[in-house]
Amino acid sequence: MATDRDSVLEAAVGVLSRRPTAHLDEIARAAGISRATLHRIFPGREALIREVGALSLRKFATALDTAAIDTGDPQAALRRLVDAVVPDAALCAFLAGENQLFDDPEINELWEIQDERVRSLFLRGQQEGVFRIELSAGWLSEAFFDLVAGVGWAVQDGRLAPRDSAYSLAELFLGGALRSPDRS
Amino acid sequence: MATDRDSVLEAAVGVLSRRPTAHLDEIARAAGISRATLHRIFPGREALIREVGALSLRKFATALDTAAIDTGDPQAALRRLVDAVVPDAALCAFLAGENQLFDDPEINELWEIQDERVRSLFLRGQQEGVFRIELSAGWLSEAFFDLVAGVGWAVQDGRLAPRDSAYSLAELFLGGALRSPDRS
DNA sequence: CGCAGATGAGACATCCGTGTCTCATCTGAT
DNA sequence: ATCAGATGAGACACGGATGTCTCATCTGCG
Repeated sequence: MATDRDSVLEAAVGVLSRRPTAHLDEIARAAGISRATLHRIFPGREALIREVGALSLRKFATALDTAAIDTGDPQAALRRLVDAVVPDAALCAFLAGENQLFDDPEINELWEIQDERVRSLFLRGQQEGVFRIELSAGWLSEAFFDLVAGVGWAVQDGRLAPRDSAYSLAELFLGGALRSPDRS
Repeated sequence: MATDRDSVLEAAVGVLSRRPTAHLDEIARAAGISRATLHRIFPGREALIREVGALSLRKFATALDTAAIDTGDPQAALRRLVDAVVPDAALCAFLAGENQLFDDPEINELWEIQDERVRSLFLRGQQEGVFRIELSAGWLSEAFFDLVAGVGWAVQDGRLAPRDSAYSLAELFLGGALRSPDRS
């Protein structure tokens, strides 16, 4: 069943986002199944990793959809995106830590599409005068993703309360660390 | 000679920050030496990783020293820290990606010390009314480190020009992505 | 109850990275 | 030129993770 596959994948994300080199034993145990069954579902480690990456990107794409980032005020759109993506921040943490995924052309293409969508949000925001133009849209996009991944790690390790994560992420990214808007 | 060790370690950082699971062959080739010589310098992979971690933390500590983060205006101090740490951003990228280092108590302690120093800078900045108090000093510290690591990756992969890196990092972190200081 | 399918536990072979070794070659100093 | 030290290339064994297999057990259904 597809449900089984997805639940296993989600358990795998929990382990792999923290330790990309975790053994299959560990992943199987985290998913509540045996290594044999894990092998019955996924042909091998490589296939499992690829599926986890695909799931992560699909969820990220869904978050972009539900946030409707092409609509309305860019700032509000980004806040919606934060709310939509924070619950799956661990997936982004996994994507950030699993650089070997970028060898797969299919995954790479999926990733490129989503990245382009985020970049276009920042570009639109810059054109509408909402986001700063001194920082390139590419850098804004990358930095945003870095912070999402950071939130994923911090929440997983208990350094950041899930309740605060969306607020902390949005406020820091949008407003910065400075209290007064003094940009000398 | 210590010079040899350090040059090998720096080459190792270049490879390991991008791919933490890189083979020793690859690291040796990046350092311009053979795997045999690599083994003559470092007893094994674990020792090499530990030394790279120690070097990274030493350099990070040096950056904190030269930036004199305990002195003067917190904002200026953070800008000095950015300038001091950006040249070694790849080291932070390595530290961020190498979670297994945290098993070593000595490395862990070194890391804790540096993290505490950064956190105290933010705490001081908050007390002096420079940094926002809605965001915890711990989160500011973690997010700052995430962005430094992100800069390291982006520069290594050519997505961010080294010339722009310090500016992009400081401006985004301090001022945020919003053009107008509208914090609704 | 009896059966079919799925699962878990374990054994086993295989692959790959690592650690260690030897030996030929190169370099630099005397 | 000669020798000592260092280096590179390669071979080899070891260990651990992976991939595959078998078999006992469990579950759900007729």
